[in-house]
Amino acid sequence: MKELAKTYSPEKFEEKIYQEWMNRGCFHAEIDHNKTPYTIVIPPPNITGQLHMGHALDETLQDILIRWKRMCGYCTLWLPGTDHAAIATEAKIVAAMREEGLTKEEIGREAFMKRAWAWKEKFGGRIVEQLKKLGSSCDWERERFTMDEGCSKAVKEVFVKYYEKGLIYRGERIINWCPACLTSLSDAEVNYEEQSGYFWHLRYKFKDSDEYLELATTRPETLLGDTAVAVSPKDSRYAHLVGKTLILPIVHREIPVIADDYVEMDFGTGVVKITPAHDPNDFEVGKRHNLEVINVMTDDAKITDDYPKYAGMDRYEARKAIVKDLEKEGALVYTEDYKHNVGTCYRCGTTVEPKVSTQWFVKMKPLAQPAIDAVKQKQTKFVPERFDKIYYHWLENIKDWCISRQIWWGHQIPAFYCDDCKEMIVSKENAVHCPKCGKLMRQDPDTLDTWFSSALWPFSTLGYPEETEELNYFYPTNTLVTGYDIIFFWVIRMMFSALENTGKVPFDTVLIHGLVRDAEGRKMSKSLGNGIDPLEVIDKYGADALRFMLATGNAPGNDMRYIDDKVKAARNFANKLWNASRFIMMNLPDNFIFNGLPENLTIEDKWVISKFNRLAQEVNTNLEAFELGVACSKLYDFIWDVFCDWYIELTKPRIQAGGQAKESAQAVLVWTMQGMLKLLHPFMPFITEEIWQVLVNDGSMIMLESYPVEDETLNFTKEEQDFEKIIAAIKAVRNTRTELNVPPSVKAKLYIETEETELFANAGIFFEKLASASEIELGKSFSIPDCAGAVTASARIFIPMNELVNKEKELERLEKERQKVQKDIDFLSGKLNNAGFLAKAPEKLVAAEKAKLAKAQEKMEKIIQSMNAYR
RNA sequence: GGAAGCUUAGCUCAGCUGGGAGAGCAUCUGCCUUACAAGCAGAGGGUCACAGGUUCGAGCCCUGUAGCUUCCACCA
Repeated sequence: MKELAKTYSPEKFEEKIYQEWMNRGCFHAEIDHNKTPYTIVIPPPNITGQLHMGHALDETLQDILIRWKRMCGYCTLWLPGTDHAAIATEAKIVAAMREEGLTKEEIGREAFMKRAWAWKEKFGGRIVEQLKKLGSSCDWERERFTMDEGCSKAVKEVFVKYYEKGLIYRGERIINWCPACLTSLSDAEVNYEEQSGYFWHLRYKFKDSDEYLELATTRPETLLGDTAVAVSPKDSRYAHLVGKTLILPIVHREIPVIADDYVEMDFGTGVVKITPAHDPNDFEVGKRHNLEVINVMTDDAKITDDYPKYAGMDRYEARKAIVKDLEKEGALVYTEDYKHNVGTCYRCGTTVEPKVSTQWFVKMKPLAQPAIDAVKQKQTKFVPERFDKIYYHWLENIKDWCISRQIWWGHQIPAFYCDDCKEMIVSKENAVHCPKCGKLMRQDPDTLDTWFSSALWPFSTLGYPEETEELNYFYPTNTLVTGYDIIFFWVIRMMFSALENTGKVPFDTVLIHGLVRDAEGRKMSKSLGNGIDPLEVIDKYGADALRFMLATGNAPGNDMRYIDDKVKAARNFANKLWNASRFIMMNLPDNFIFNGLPENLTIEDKWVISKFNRLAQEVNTNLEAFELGVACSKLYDFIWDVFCDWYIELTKPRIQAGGQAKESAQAVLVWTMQGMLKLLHPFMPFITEEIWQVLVNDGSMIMLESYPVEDETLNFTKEEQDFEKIIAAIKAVRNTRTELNVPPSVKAKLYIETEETELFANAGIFFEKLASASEIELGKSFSIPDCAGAVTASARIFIPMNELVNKEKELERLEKERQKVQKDIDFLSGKLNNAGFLAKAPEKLVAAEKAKLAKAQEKMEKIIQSMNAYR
């Protein structure tokens, strides 16, 4: 017989178990039309490919769900892989760096990728085989991605389709521009942060008089591109000035005063300078009033050559110079300190510059509505539900989505230009000849926003646009697990893309989790250096411990803190399970064969079986409702408290006795252990698999076993309740002994006064083993002087220990207990004397309260008896 | 400006549709009891942020207040 190691050392078997799963094809999902498909969508990592605790959380929750569903007999698919564009990023960067002549170590990033994958393997696995089977173009062995296959095909298909339907257009718009990355950014890629700056109050003179208009700006350098000054049409102060001409300071260009609703008359002086080329709002105003768009900055945010005095200065230098010149001209009234929000690039943190340029856009209005409707109709639901508010709010206020990026990694936009005749076409082909002049066309050098391809993930990975068997069977998928921080980036875009392309929602449930923060509650970030590497945690405590910690003790959608002690507690739990298994196995004979539950179950057997049965029922219910944390803590409590602290101890007498008694105890131990392992397997896959294989030892794998469900024939309510009385009595005795400072080595005879003599008679051995009794004597009435007492509702127990018992103290102790019980009685009888309660509370509850009261009264009687005995 | 979340034991957090306040860690007291000291048996510790309301009954539902956090938008 195989044996478990004496100590729990996850590093010794987690890798091995994972390899075994892989070798035996456990992750492999053959389409089985007799089964219900269950599909989970895996999020792509962020563009930097950085591995962090958030990924660990994602994967843990996904893996728990998919293992559970698999054990419930579903045909499961963990939708493979990592975002193609992101992978392409890494691959291309590595390739480029190689060309630069860097060594492997210098690249680092490649090492990182390897490491990331190693972690994934260790952590619990993706469906690598599945990837290949589905014809995915990710080849993990080479860690390279071929842009012309797989996802790229779907991307081109969708792009062309959108273009032909008018959902994609190319146009001149004002977009967010990062002067450092030299690329456009979508609105979601801009972070706003508060910066302190200045509010410069300026005066613009009228052309025909010495009068002037006063206005304020935070960006005086954009004044070079001003083409108007605007006031509110409702503003009587300025009504007579609308249409007049101003002279722009420094530049001395003539600009008109216009009226536009955009201006709020109560803010500042109610006058706004309009710079259509450098402010999104001004751009809109400019469009309404046919204003000229004058761009004053280059792509890297320097002043253009059109303004020789400032040409080549960057925006901040130019700002200083211009303020100085304004002052000289007398156009600067005064300067004020000002705090305002500035948009920054989410990638590099550089202040974003609004810029007018030609970009590709997705027209969002027609796409947004079906996505809103789908959630309103509950075709897709958020868990927790409140996150649908974020979803609606975003979609209802959506602007067109800028999808072109001026970066060289990612999917190149399938648009082609003819340099000769200026023809432009959109095509799925790679090389295109101009339909007009026949010349080879030049492909748009821009690439697509990585989220454009990610948005197609749930179906492009299944072979879309081909109508593959996989697509038909696994799509729509079931569950997406992700953090609330990427609802905008990804969830929403998958929703509208799926509805547009397939007519179906991409998944029926979105399970949203919170962020993992550091012990102080701060976001884990590179700049703070407070990130915790999941790999290091796994090395220290094991993957199971980390998984259990991530799944337990927090509610869906709430942030959690990473605290080392929590992982330690999870590791201790694993250790407990390990040792309990060792206890069971070390007592089993070499030739032990488990043949199900024995027929001659004892009361404590029925007690534990009945409790286990309820546990199975509850865990399933919790998992159905995505209450993973609740399921976790129930498993923890059962395994540690019910099974280890009580049931194992209860079986020891039988195991020592040997023979038939031993055999039946062993059978129940093994049965319960197997059930617990199965229930726990989704949460702690490695340890449960390791123990299973040693315990069952028939070549089976727990991963492929079926999940326990409630079995009504195993509900032993009567025995369960009866045995609780024994437990209560044992606890009461222990309690009394501890209060009297009696060490466990001092045994004492117990006189148990009870009506239920048979029940207690059979439990005598438990009092000896678990309550330090030397022997017990049962009776319906005892009168023993100088005794310590322990009282429960069903029994009065005398512990004669003359030398240790102090009458006064014992009376004091009993008095304390009497008061406690009296409080109970008061509370319960108060409730039961309340007419309103009797009339309106559910019958079941009233009956339960009555039973509690009766029990309390019985106990009270016994306490009084004991107290009288001392007086 | 709009929205969401949080406030429960010393710390970190659970508490499912309202029915006598829970866990882990920490603290204190005993125990090396033949699976486990990464353990066992006990104990102490809470006006569930505050103020109202609904209800027979509120940590939970409603209204308001305060503090903290986050997201969205952004007025030059």
